[in-house]
Amino acid sequence: MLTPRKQPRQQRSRETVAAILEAAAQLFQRHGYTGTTTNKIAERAGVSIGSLYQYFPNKDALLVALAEHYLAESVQQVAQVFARAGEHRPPLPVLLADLVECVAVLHTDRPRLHRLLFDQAPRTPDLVTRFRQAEQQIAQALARELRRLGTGGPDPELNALLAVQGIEAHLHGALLDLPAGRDATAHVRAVVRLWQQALSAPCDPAEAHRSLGQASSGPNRRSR
Amino acid sequence: MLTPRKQPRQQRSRETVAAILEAAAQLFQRHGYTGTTTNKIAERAGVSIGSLYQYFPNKDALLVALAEHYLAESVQQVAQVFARAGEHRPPLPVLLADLVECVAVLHTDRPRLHRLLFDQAPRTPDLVTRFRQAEQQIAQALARELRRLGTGGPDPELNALLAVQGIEAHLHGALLDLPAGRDATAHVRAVVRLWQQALSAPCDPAEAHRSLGQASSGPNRRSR
DNA sequence: ACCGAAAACTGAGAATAACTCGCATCATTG
DNA sequence: CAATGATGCGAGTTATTCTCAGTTTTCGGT
Repeated sequence: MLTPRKQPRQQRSRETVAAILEAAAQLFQRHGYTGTTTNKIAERAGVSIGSLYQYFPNKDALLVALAEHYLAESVQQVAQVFARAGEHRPPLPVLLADLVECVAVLHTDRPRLHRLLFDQAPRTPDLVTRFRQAEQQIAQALARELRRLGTGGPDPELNALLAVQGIEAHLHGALLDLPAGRDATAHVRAVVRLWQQALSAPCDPAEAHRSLGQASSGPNRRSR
Repeated sequence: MLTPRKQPRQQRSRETVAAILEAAAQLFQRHGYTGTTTNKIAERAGVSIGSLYQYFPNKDALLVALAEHYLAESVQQVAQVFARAGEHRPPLPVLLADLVECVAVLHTDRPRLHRLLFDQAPRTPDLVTRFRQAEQQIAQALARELRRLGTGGPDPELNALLAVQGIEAHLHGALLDLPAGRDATAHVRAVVRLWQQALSAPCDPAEAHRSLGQASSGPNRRSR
C-alpha cells in the first residue's frame, strides 16, 4: 500500500492524525460515506482542510486507515479464540461456536462501523486486498486447528478459507440484514451447526479420491 | 423503490433510456463507477445531459437500474437449473454441481459487470434489499429440492439460504479475488464438495437431536 | 391537413465538494 | 539563538453532479 503522504513525526502531528481519524469515524458512521465531506471532517477534528490532505492523499485513504485499524483489531480478537483453543484443545463444535460467537460480537459491537466498511463505502482495490488478507490470516489459524483435530476434509487449508468467508457472509446476513420473520439467535445457531457439518469430514485424503467432477444434468455422479 | 422521474412513454424515449443504460454499462465497466461522469455517459449515449436526468434522478440510479436487469437475468438463469432438476430429479451432488456451475458462469461471463455491481451497489440500501430478495428467491427453490431429497439438515429453508449466501461469497472469492497460488477450478470443485457435505445431513429432525456439544472450555460463552 | 397539448430534448450554468499551493507558524538541533 | 525542517493554514482551483427555462417533436382530435 502506497503512502504518498507525509508521515507524522512530531507528537503534535500524531495528535492531528488521530483527531482526523476520530472525526472521520464519527461522521462516516453518522452520515454515511458520501454524506460526509472532507471539509466537515477537518472542521470537526479542529484542523484545517490543508492539514487533512497533508496526511491523507484523498478521501478514500481515510476509509482505508479506519479499515486498517478495525481489521487489525478484529484479527487480534479472533486470534485470542485460537490462542485459547491452543491451550484447552476443544472439540470442533466448541471451537466453531467460540469462533462464530467472536465474529458475531465483532458485528454487533459496532454495527455502524462494520456496515460502513463492508457496505456503504466504495470498495477500493486497497480495501479488498486488506479484507482478503485478514481472511487468510484467520483461515490459517483455523486450518491448523482442523489438522490437529484430523478433520476439515481433503484440503483443510482451502476449506478453512471457505469457512471463514462463509461465516463472515452468514453473520453479516444474519446480524446486519436479517430477513423479515427470522430470529437472529436461531440464525446464528444454524450457522454453527452448518459449519460443524461442513467441516466434519475427516482430513485423511483417502476420502478425497475423485468424488466430484463438473457434471451437467445427467443421472451420473454419486455422493460420497 | 421510488421513481421520482418521468417514465418513458413514447418509442423515442424508450430508445433514449436504453442508449443511456447501454452507455453506462460500458463506461462503468471500462473506467469504474467514480471514473465515469454522467456527462460522458450522456455523450456516449448520444443524448444531452438533461435527458439523462429526466429519467434517472442521480448517478446511483443508473447503477440501480443496471443491477435490476442483471439480477433479474441471474435469477432466471438459476431458475432454469431448478426447472431441469424438477424434471430429472438429480441426486444432491449433481444438483449442487449444476447450481455452482451456473453461478460460476454468472461470475465469469461478465466479471467486470459483476464486480461493479457487488463492489459499488451495497452503498445503496435499495440495492441491498434487491440482492437479498434475489437470494431468497433462489434459496426457496433450493429448499424445495432439499426437502424432496430428504436432506438439508433440521431446517432446510434456513440452510438453503445459508448455502446460497455462501456459494455466492465463495465463488466471488474464487473467481474474482483468487488468492495467489490457487487454482480456480480446484477452488470451485472444493466449493461443491464442501456444500455437498454441509447439506448432506438428513432433513428428519430425529438427527437434529443434540448432536452438537456446547459448553465452552474457556471462561467465555454467552449465547444459547 | 392543422392545432394544441403533452412528451421529449437541450446545454449553459448554478451548486457542491474534492483537492492544491504558497505562505505563516512552530519545534528541534547544533 | 539562528537555521532548518516539520506542521498548519484556508482562500482558491478544478472537477463533477444536477437544474431549469426554453425549444423541438410527437400525437390525438377535428
